[in-house]
Amino acid sequence: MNQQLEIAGIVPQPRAKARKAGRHNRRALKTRGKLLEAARTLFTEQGIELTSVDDITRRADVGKGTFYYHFTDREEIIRELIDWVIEQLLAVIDETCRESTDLKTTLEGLIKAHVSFFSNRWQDFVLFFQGRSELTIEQSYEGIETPFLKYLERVEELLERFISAKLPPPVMRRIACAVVGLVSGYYSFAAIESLDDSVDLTFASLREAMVASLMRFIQEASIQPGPETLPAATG
Amino acid sequence: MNQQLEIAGIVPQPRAKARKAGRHNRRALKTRGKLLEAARTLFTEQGIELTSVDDITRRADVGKGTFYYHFTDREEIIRELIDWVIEQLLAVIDETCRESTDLKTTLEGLIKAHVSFFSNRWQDFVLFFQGRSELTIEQSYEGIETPFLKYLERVEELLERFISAKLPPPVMRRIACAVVGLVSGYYSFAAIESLDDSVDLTFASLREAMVASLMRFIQEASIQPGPETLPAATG
DNA sequence: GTCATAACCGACTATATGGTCATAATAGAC
DNA sequence: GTCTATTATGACCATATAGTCGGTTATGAC
Repeated sequence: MNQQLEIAGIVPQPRAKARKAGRHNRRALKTRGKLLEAARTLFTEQGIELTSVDDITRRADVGKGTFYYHFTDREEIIRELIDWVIEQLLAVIDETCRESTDLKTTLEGLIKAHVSFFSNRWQDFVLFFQGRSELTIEQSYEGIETPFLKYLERVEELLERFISAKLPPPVMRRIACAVVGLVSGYYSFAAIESLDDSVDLTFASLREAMVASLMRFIQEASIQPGPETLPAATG
Repeated sequence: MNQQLEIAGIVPQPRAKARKAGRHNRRALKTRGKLLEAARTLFTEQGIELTSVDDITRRADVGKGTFYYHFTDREEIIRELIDWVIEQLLAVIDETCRESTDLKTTLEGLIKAHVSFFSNRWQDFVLFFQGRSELTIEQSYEGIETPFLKYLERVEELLERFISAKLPPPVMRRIACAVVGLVSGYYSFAAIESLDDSVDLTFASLREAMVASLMRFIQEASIQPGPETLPAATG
């Protein structure tokens, strides 16, 4: 509904043209917001790849030229939306983890934040998940990994506050991957069946168990110098 | 390399035309295999959506008409490859879990199977993951969810053997989602950094913890009549 | 060798796409 | 009102795409 303005406002500065003062500006921002909102909806409905610029402008009810006035090309609006979603997710995470005082509450906060974000914003989860899927293919959009790396780094920072041992970067990265991978992995599968609002209820029960395992995982990693050099039994 | 024949052979019967005897057949199977192999590689390189039929025939070095001789349309080869990947994964799972005698070893076997499959077959993981990503969007390919549902059901069957209480289907489904979501979720994130072969080493350490949490999760679910009716605290 | 047919081919069509550009509408300064 | 910069437009272009079809080649039966 009035999400257009919200999106237009929150989205980072358009990188194409530096923001001029604030004269006609209002009108432009509104149109820009219409485009972003249309794209967000269409990406959820048909997928990013199958959504054309024509689709977006038709849905936003603006001329095609208008799209290219606001965005340099199709990739830009994709990058911008994914940046935006991750920014939103990070905001929820920061909010939730602000008052954590130890590792356990931080982990709980992280999981709660993800669950709350994903279950309240289906469209954004789809966008998040599709963006992540792009990362698995070799030729994805340039720079699309940036927001995801930022996201992982932020999670690492939050955890690091309460991990006494200075773990090597790859180990920290793996811990972060585990935290965020587990939550979104579960969600993506739960989504096959439309387990909509009951998902987070069920997840509450799994949460404790997951926190416990992650704690243990982190503790083990903290003791050893770093598991990647050990020929641990895998099969 | 000689994967063409393997793919061609393993892939289920072409649904377009019932398999004729076996006369010229050999030649046809080889060509079909070339097409499947080309598609599999291209899907990994550029993504499913961005791969055109021309791309596939060019890579397979066959005429375009040949593609439409073997497949009714573009969707068919996509569906067939995803079916095939999941069939492969299920085979590994069955193999690994065959001798399990209790819930714990079954869970361990499941996780081991996934880790072994994903880390040895990157291309197939990408295909698997992209297919799953399709499921989150509203208008995905018709019937693409079928193999994934089969996959979830198979996991449920494996677990059910060692769960005494008869859990309601939605609960079983969630347990299965947890098992497979957690593994592939971790993997997909680990993939952002190319943590290639060291991934499974690290995962060995996480595995135990995950098995423990899943065990606990299942046990909790087995006691209660079913969590979906309980207004459990979520925030 | 002949013949039937399975398998293959690539030019072709209709359509859709990303992106451009000359033009037009709008809004505020004066 | 006029004037100017900002914003919006949609016809247009070059290219790419999914899918078709009449014709060609390879294969094995005889």
